[in-house]
Amino acid sequence: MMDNYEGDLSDMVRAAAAETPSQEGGAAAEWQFSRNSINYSPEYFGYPFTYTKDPLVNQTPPISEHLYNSSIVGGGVMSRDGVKRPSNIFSRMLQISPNAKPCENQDKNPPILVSNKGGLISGTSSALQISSPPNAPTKRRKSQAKKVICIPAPAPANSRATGEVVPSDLWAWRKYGQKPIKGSPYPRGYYRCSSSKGCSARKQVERSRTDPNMLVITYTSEHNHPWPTQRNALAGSTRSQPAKNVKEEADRKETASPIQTNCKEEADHRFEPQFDPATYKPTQEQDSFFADLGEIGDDPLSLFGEGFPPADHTNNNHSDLDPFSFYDWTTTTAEDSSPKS
DNA sequence: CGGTTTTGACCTGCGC
DNA sequence: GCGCAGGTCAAAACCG
Repeated sequence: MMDNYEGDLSDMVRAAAAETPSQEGGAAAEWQFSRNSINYSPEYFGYPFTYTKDPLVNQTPPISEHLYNSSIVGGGVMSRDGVKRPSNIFSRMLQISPNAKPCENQDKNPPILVSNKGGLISGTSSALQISSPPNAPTKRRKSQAKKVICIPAPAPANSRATGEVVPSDLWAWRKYGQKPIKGSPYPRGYYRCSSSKGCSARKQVERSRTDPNMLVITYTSEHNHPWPTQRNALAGSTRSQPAKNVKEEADRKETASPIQTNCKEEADHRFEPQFDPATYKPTQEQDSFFADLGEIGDDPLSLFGEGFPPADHTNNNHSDLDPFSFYDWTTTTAEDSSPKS
């Protein structure tokens, strides 16, 4: 799994590190997707890795294709069986490739979706990749089920003082550690699920070294509970940086690179016009997408569609399950969870 | 008060 | 066995 391509990841990130100056302590400029652009349906959230879906990975509300520049083109996701899945945000971004090198050379080569048998599945351009671990023994650490995804990240300008950006999703994640990774200018954040006590689900978030605009998120273990109707991440979620960092943040804002600034502006600009909250509704197509996935079986894609959590999410209003929490790359994963009243 | 983030220390797996 | 690096723990500080 990750261990098997860890070297690839490392290499890739190192390469990026070489071509992109360290953003440690990244700029503090705020950057967010619009929170009100997409209607939301809980069914589109889930964890590819377990019966409980992970909103980060599976959510399918349509993000503007333009948001991710030209890396996203039309077309659905092809499963191993060659069936083209309905198009949606993640069907366009998604890439599941057990043997793939996440986030690698996306700008150079058409992303290739590789089945867990090594066969090429699709050349669909992708902004998000999910790597399902092969069964081969690992070289490092305990053999543990992990799933690595690469998702578009906001520009470093959106990062915290630490240079970290954290995609928010419907799970409540509590950060329990952060480590600088050798060879990478970007620290890796360690999160565990705080939605439920005893949940062993964890994720690691780090920037891709090859493309600072991509986040490499590694999911480990599984949620043992339905995805929360309301994330309990509240109190500390909006805390500001320690006083010692305030000045640093201010400095970063002043020195934010043009790229960072542009990314923010572009993203905001591109995203909103595409999704009028007043008009967007999840489509049948999207429903069928997951229906299809559920039939895939051992296909990696099936991970998205297997068994829906028993949670009574049908009664959730959108304030509890903010669809934009996923797109919200603000300073915490939890901050959006608090019901807006 | 209950939740979070931060961060240094500690633990552990892996390569040599 | 040792050292390195990644992963986790836990105390302190902070927030609503």
